[in-house]
Amino acid sequence: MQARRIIVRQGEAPSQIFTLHSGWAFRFTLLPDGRRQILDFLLPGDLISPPALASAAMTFSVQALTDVTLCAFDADAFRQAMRHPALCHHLAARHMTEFAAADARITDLGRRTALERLARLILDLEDRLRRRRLFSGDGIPFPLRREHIADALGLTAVHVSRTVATLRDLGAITLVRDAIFVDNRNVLLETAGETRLPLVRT
Amino acid sequence: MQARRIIVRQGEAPSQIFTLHSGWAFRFTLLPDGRRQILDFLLPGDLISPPALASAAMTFSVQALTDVTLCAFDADAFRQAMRHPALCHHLAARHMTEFAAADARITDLGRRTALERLARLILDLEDRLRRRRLFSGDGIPFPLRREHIADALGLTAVHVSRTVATLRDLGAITLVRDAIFVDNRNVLLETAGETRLPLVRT
DNA sequence: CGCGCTTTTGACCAAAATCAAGCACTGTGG
DNA sequence: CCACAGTGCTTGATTTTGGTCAAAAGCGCG
Repeated sequence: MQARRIIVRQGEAPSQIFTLHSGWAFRFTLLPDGRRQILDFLLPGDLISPPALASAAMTFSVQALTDVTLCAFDADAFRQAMRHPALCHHLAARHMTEFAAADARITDLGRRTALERLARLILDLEDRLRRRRLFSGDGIPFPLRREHIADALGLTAVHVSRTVATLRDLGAITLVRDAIFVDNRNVLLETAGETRLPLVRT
Repeated sequence: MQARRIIVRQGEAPSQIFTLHSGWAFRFTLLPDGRRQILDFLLPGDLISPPALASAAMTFSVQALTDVTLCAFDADAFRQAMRHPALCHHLAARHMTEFAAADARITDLGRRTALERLARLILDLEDRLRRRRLFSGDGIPFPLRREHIADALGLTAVHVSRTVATLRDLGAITLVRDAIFVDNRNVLLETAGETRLPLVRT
């Protein structure tokens, strides 16, 4: 599926649920006046539409960031599977870490500066990619444009541009098109404040 | 239990889980340098510590806002109960609405102005109280200080004071100690933007 | 009445937004 | 191989929103 395609549309109740097999995507909401908030970036292996479980209308949209491939499951079959206590329990447990991640994001947006938010976003993405062995050797994949970063961090693209420049001037990162290099992890961690990352996720 | 008491402490793994029986509380995180983010206000009937289910360390603290009474359940017993597919399923469904609420909060913090955030907080609290029949006749209970509002909305107490003044000058609300009156719901809704509230919660 | 806590107000400051121009890279067609 | 259109990035000037600091005014309660 091509980059920029909308995978899930806010308000609809899709009959399938998806897993992201390859490529990046993001969950977002759109305000009536066009302001966009990116809620989450989705990496290979991530479940795309948890709320589908409730068979309710989606409260967000999902858009492909790069070309992506999906694994589709029938939503009803999935709900059937949830009758297995073990599976259901496992899902509930996973929800806990997702709550923790959401809380971390709320804290970032409410109480941290632009520079801190950016440093934390980079560390978070790097960490998630690393756990899944999704990068190797030189350069971490980074398909985000300035505007995606801005909409995720509650900033404007212009200000993200300046903030990235600051992080570069600190010697922390090198950011080229579609790849990022962590040049000085300590500086990045220090800038992010609170070493302990949002939360361990799978 | 007295107001201001800490009910759950970040980092600990309590052996009980609580339901708030009466009074208000709030979930929050504290950054090393003292900045505080209030994640959520808890009203009578709310479950206080979902993550306890995962038997992991708490990622947030909970503090009583007013005097409160709690219902305590043994965490292990609760986990046993979760073996019932129906219960577990029900819990998972509830998680969905909580995710939606978290997403709404993220959007508020990332993309809305102080005035919008305040209007939405008031509407949200009023709505939740109304559904539970927790206020009647004159005045909605409102035990929050300016600083609680500030820490929930990602602002400072001073600026909340000014923002409340603006909302008062618009004729939308009257805010006295421990009670709030919605004088002009339309103005409040319009200020909040997007009539549809965060999400239907129980 | 007076003390502590909270709120308000004013003057000033800082972080981020906005506006606008120009640059750089990529991909396309001649 | 070059021109150029489109997209995204950077930079500067200026404005806005919200933060900081500090003093004063309210309010609840002993």
